[in-house]
Amino acid sequence: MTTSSKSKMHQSKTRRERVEDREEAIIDAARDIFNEKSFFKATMAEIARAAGVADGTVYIYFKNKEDLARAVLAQFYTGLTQSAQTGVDKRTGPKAQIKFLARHHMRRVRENWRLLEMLPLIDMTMDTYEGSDLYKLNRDYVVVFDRVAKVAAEQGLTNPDTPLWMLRDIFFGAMDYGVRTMLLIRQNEMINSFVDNLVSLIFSSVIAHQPTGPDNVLKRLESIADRLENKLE
Amino acid sequence: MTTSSKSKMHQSKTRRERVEDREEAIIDAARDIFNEKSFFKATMAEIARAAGVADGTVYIYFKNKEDLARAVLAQFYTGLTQSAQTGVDKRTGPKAQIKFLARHHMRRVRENWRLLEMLPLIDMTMDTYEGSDLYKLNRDYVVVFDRVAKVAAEQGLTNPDTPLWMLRDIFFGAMDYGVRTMLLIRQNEMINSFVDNLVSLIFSSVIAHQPTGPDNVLKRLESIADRLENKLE
DNA sequence: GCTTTTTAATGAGTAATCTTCATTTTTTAT
DNA sequence: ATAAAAAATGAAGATTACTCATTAAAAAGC
Repeated sequence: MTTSSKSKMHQSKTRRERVEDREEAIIDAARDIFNEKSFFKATMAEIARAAGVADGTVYIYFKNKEDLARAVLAQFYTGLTQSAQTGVDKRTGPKAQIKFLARHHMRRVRENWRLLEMLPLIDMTMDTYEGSDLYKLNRDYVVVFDRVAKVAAEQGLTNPDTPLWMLRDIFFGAMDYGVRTMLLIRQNEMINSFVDNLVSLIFSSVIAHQPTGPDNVLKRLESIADRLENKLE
Repeated sequence: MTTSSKSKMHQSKTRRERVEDREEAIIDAARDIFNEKSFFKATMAEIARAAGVADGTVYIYFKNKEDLARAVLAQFYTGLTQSAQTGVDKRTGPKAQIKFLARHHMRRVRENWRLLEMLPLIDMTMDTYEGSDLYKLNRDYVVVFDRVAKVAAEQGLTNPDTPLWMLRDIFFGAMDYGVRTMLLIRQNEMINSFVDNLVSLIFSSVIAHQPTGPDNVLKRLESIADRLENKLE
């Protein structure tokens, strides 16, 4: 017999479930309000109200405002990593996969830039960042890129002199700035063009570094044909 | 006869000068404390104490905390633009100039990343950013890069398909992320290597655009494949 | 030089907001 | 049904940005 099935059957949820529901309700409310008003303009009282709990209740679930923001970002990164990996798995070839990752990233950042802005505020103590939960989640996310980039490097598609971490910083740094610029100049649908340019930049070095005999031209042609066939099926 | 030379000669400064000295003292104190503790951990009382004035005095010079932070960033950007332009003028050739700009930028960002972190907090209302003083100062700074990049483009050193603003975002975005990574992994002296890689990436596309040889056939095929892929997705 | 007027500085007080904690309510166990 | 444990509450405490009546200093007028 379970702990709760005896007393009140109409309460289908266990205590644990109820507590987790409430925690999630608070995180969801916080996410919405943080994303709407930014970390410091959002008040705890407002978040509590939106979650349908008293002010003090939030502090049973989260140590303080920063801790709540960390939970929001953790939720965000978990979802981000998941959808990134799913999308990568649906595609073949490093270039198509990187392009997907780029578009996916830019779209998500564009919709949630106020959340992501919180990251440096709450975690960039630099002394404790490594080893923190958020650092690990961030690592999990960029690893999706890392794996694809590694394949690309092995196939000689990128400059072999550039370390992976630099390529990663160029990739994500460029995109985050690109999104900000697009928001500023109100040109939201330049993402595809931006991605094409960025990816072609990262991959363009292949031509400079690849052996260029006619055999190689043929090999590349074959792989291009393969890619197109994959798309057409 | 000037307004103040009559009464007390031992006071060598005019009223205007004294006021400006005090304003600068407050900005300097604020800069140090913001850079040490971040915008929200720094308190106005602390800044006032460091500047040697009473709490209320700060508010005679600056409307509020955000306004003070804006003044700090304005001071920072003014100096940054100046040293960037000076360095560019001392060098010849777009590549050497861009490399200087990159190293200069990364070093400055590394020393002042907590200040720069304030930018999105205080100015990213997105509605008022354009037209703000800080926006103009930021523009002045990136224009130093823009001018050099334009020359590089005219000389056929960069990919002519990439708009200038995208190149700019790739350039600065990559560097800001690179600095953060270097601070995290405590490898501070990778700046030169990072810059070399970034600049060679930006300039590498030149090889792809020289209109001779089998390279060009490949490049052409790649771009056709890219276009088809975009259509298909 | 003395008085008046203008400008600058002060710091105690106000308001907003994060956080705590004694009390109450709800749930579980006996 | 009662006791014990867990969860929730909201008023009070603590911090801090910001205001404003008061004081001090400087400049102008005569």
